[in-house]
Amino acid sequence: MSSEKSGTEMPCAPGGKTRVRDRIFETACDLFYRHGIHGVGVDAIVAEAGSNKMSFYRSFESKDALVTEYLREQEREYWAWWDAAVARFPGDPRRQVEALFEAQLEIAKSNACRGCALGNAAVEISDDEDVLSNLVRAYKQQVRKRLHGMAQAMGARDAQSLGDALMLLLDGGHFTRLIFPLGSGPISAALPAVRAVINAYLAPD
Amino acid sequence: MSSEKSGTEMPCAPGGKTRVRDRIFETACDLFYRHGIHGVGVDAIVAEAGSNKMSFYRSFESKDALVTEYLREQEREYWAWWDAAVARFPGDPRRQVEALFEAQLEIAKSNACRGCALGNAAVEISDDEDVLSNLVRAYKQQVRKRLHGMAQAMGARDAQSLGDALMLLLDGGHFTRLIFPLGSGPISAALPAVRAVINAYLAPD
DNA sequence: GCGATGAGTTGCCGACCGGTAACATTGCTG
DNA sequence: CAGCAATGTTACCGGTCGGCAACTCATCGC
Repeated sequence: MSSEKSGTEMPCAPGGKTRVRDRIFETACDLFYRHGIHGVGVDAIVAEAGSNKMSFYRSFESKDALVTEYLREQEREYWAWWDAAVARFPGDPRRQVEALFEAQLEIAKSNACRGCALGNAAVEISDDEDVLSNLVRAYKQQVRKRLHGMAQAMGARDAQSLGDALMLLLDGGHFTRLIFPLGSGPISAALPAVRAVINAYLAPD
Repeated sequence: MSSEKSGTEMPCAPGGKTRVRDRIFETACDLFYRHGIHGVGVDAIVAEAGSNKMSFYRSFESKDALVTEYLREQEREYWAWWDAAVARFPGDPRRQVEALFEAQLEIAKSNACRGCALGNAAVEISDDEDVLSNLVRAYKQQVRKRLHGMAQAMGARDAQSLGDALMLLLDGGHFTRLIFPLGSGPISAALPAVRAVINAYLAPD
C-alpha cells in the first residue's frame, strides 16, 4: 500500500471488456436501489453478478466502500439527468423547472422506478454514519440550491420559498412513487402544482 | 392456537402497571422509527428495554409480528393526530388543510422527528412482503382519499389533482425532514405553497 | 405457606453477516 | 510454450441474526 491505490488503472485497458468489478458494481447498484442498502448482503450481490466473494473483496475495500461508491454514482447520474433536462431550455428558468418535472414523471412511468436513491438511503442510514449521511446531505443541499437559483432567475418575489416549495413537490413525487405504481400516483399532479406555485410567486405582489 | 390469540386480555388487568410487553413495544417503536426496521435487531430492542429475548418471545410471535404491530400503531397515532388537527375547523376544509400543514411543521421542529414512519417503512420493505407493503399502501391511499375529499369539499375545479398536489407537498415535507434538521429545511415553505395551489384550483376559470 | 403466573438468566441453535486465507483455474501475452 | 495476472473455488473466521429450551426467581392471591 504505497504508490498504487487499487490497481484500477491497467496498462492494457482494452476496449469494451466487461470487467468483473464493473459487473459486480452494476449488480450492486441495481440491488441496492430495489431492495435497500441494508436489505442486500455481499453474498447476494456476488451471486446475482455470477461471481464470488473473493473477487468482490479484490475490487472493493469493504461493503461500506461499495455503498459509498453506489451513492456517488447515483448522484453523478442524477445530475447528468438534471443537466440534460435543463439544457433544453437555456435562459428560460421557468421552462427548465417544468422540464425537470416532466422528466421526473417520465421516469416514474418505468416499472423499475423506486423514487430517489439518495433520498431512500437517508431513511436507512443513521446520523452517526458520517460519510454516507454527509454525502446525502450535500446532495439534498445542492438540489435546494439549484432550485433556489432557478427561482431567483425567474425573478420570484421570494426565491428561497419558491425553491423550497418546488423541492417539496419534487421529493413528494419521489416519496409517493414508492407506493403508487407507474403513473397512477399523485405524481401526475406535480406539473400543474408547479405551475400554480410559480405563478403565485411571480404574480405582481 | 384455537380460541385465544395472544393472551393479551388478562383476567386481572390492573391499573397503571407497566407491563413488560408494553415496555418492549414502546422501545421497539422508538428504535424502529429512529434507526429503521432493518437497522434494529431483537437483541437491541430487549437490551434497550431492560429486558431479555425470552420475555420478548413470550409477548410477540416473531419480529415480523412486532413490525406489523409497530406499523399499525403508527397508523393509529397518525390518524389521531390528523383528526385532532382537522377537528379544530369543522366545516372549513380549506382551513383544515392549512391546519394539517401547520401541525406538520410543528412536529418537524422536534429533534426526534424523522418524517413519516409508514412512508419510511416503504423504503425498507420490498414488494414481496405482502402484509407490510399492503399496510403501507392502504395508509397512503387513505391519505390520498382524505385529501381528495377535502379538495372536493372546497369546491375545487379538479379535486383529484388538488388532493394529489397537497399530498406531494405533505410527503415532500416528510421526506426532506430526514435530512434538514429542525425548521431549517424546505418544509417551512409548505404552507404558502399549499395556499398557492389551493388558490389556483379555486380560482374562477 | 401454597401454587399460579410473570419475568429474568443462561445457554444454545442454525443461518447469515462481512471478511479472509490458500489454492485451483482460466486466459491473455510475450 | 512459459509466465503472469485476473478470476473462480473451497473452507473458514468471529460476530450477529431471529428464535427457542430449561431453569430460576419474584410476586401475589388464596
